[in-house]
Amino acid sequence: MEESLTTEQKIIEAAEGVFLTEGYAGARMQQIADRAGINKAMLHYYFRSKDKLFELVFRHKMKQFVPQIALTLQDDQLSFLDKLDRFVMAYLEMLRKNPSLPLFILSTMNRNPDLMVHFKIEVGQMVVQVMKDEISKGKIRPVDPHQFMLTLVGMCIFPFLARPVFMGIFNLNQEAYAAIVAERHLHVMQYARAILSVS
Amino acid sequence: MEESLTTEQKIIEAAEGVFLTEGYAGARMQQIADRAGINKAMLHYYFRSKDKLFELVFRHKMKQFVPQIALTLQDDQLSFLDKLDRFVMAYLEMLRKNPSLPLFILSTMNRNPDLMVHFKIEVGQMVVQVMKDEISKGKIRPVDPHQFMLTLVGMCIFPFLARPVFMGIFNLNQEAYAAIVAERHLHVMQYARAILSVS
DNA sequence: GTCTATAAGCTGATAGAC
DNA sequence: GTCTATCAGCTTATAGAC
Repeated sequence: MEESLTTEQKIIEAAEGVFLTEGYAGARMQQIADRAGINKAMLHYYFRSKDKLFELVFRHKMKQFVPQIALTLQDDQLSFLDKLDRFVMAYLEMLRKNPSLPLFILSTMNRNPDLMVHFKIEVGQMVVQVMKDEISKGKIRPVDPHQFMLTLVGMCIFPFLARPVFMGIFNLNQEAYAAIVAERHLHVMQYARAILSVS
Repeated sequence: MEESLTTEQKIIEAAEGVFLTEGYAGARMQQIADRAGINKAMLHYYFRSKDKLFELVFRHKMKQFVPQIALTLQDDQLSFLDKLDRFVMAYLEMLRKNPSLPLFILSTMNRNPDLMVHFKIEVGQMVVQVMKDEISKGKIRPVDPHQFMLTLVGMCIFPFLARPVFMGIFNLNQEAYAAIVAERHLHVMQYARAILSVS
């Protein structure tokens, strides 16, 4: 196993780790440098400032957070519920690998909503259109697409936001909470079917 | 209209405003002092340190966040769904008045999970017990209380966490998003009925 | 490219006059 | 109790040797 990462890559990985857990205000350039195994001055040599480095990390993580998988709701011949099933599965799996991603994105966006203008996102309008089409074809029950998506995506994300609070309130240990997250997929789809299925 | 607040009260109000929107790391003692209309030195005269002041604010906000209204799930003769309805209504109303409360609590708890031990919370165990009783009596369908509460509470909280991101993704303006929040209660209860109602 | 040394500014906290 | 002045330490960023 060789050390094949370039200095630039090592910095970005370290910066992601620190910014994700500490946020912009809580992060320290020294901490990032230590984690990358290099000197503090190198950070500025490669990325000029803390702001620039943060922006780079944020853009990357934002792309990861906004589920591009949702684009697959359009094509192929699966039923809408089956497409949702595939989407929820993939999104939950991504979140399990990046448990601190949601809080990082939502915190950053709340403290700086203007950042949103930099992201041209068409996935939202597309999903709304697909749902309206399905409704007009009578394939799913008539529901407000915004409310539905807010709930569906929220059901996936919320367990990763509320982890410490829920562990405290319900007196759960690590394993018990991991089990809840592991079974989350079933409950999300139970919601989707209950709300969308035509009788 | 007289200026009847004591200096201590003015500081606490100012500190709440600043800590809630900026978080601990992002908050500045100078900012709190300005907002309270007093001097920076006064903050330390009254509360010794930033840590102490933050801890005071956090304890207060934590009590607000953990829905003590849930305790009303025990008493009186309303059906479980009617009690839930009352709970969801009250909790959503509180959140509308304190829209930045969820992100503040969840951010703080994620970056310092140990804080949870200071809060003796029995509301979680109580809710689980009440649901188990209702299930065994055949009043509601058998569901995992943890999954159900995670969804129910998440449905209330999530719109306040994801506001800027969702406004961006679905291209919504302030009014449109406010309308979604205003109608949220209906969709939360639609979920509860769909999952719990015995057929 | 990588390092050490250091500048420049900010931040929490204190001292001391009134 | 409230203020001004100031300290000590930290944090980002740069200068300059190698």
